Amino acid sequence: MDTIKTQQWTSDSVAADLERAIHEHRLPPATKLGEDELGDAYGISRTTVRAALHTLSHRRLVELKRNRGAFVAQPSVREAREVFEARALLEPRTARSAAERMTGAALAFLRANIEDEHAALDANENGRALFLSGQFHVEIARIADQTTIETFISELISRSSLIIALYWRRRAALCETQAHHALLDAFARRDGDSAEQLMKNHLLDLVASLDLRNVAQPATSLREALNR
Amino acid sequence: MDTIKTQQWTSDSVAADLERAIHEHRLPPATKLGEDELGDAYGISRTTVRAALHTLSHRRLVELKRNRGAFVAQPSVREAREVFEARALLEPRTARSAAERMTGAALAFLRANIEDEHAALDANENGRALFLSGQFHVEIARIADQTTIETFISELISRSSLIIALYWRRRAALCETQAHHALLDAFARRDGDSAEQLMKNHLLDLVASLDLRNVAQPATSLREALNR
DNA sequence: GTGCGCAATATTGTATACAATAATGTGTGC
DNA sequence: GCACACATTATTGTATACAATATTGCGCAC
Repeated sequence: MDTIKTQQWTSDSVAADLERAIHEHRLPPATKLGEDELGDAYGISRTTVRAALHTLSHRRLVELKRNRGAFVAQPSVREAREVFEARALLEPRTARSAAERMTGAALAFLRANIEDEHAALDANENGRALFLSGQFHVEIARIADQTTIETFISELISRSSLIIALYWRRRAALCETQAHHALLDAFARRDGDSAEQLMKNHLLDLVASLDLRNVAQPATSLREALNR
Repeated sequence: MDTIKTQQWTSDSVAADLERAIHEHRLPPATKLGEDELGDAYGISRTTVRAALHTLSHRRLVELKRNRGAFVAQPSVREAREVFEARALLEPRTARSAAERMTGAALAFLRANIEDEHAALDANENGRALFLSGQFHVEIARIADQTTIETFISELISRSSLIIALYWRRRAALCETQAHHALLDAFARRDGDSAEQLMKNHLLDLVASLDLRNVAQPATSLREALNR
């Protein structure tokens, strides 16, 4: 399973590549990320792989278990709630700022993003659609010109993708594109109040679409799953 | 310059040790953090040191320049503003949650923290006082029982310490202990409204105590400093 | 004497070798 | 036949060796 050796992989680019794979659900929660295996796949040494895994563990996308290895993270119900509480603090106000600083180019980018997501859904590329949907949120922070907050939101979005993989309830296609359309309209009107409120509701809808009853919690360990 | 070989250093413990040194202004902005030097100091190999430096760079406390090395970060004026904007979004609401969930033990911890800070100031240990002052903020997030937000705030607090090192205006002793006292009172009353408002004002006071006119921006490079 | 280019040096970037640890398979004793 | 201890194996943790790069010092040409 060799990759095309076109690229000169660095720990950062490997981390980005893995993050996208996780975000798109190509690497589902709990997947073992063996160092040798990844090194072979990318054609690099374990040193670089380890640095990439370290990066992802800081973003809570990968869990490092000492002497056990790296695994795609499995956010707990508790963590899922926390991620959306953090998003609720950061994103609505950031959406307001973005609306107030909106430019034509930024609007066009967001519009294109929504179209891409539709295209991905039509092509049954659900992973890619999910990634694009997340990118919409990150882009808002970029438009708001808040790099620091953007970094936080970017991490939270990626973690949300894991949460969706574990706790998504409605199996129907992601019906949230409506929310993004509504946000786009508010942005076009440079209406900060609406943007903030729409984002707030959008996040509430997202949480509501999850099954966060502790019952459904996936087992971290077999022992736990079997109550032994 | 050997350290006591008492501890078995890991990349995480080294990172934590360095972060505290940075937070306490024992390692000022722009300090070169040579890998060999650190390895000798801690009695470990460059491998572990590199992992620690990587961790700190993710927290934006260290800047890694390719083929140049690691340096204690020098947040720009822009970044300084962003850090406090992020704190303004996260901390007031978190203080409210903490007030609503306050317990006797948590109150005692916060009270002790303020006393420790006073003691440090009396002993002229300004760095330690600054660290304790930051710990007060992080502890609030812990009391609010929001691990994810706590991680963000913890990073922002450490970065704030660098910002204070670069842009602090009032050279008088940190007079902010009053603000922490007032917060403590609100917490004791479990008064979420007051706690949120006090935290909001506290952060505004902090920003106001900084000199964030672009004039005072420290030079990233000599070239820039000399306009050449 | 000044400026440019090259060589020397120091430091980081990457790969690999070895050590430590955990998981697993096997054998022996009861 | 079962349980426990030990050996084996696989994988990660750490150190070191080598390669690549940037900086610095020196010498030569003009």
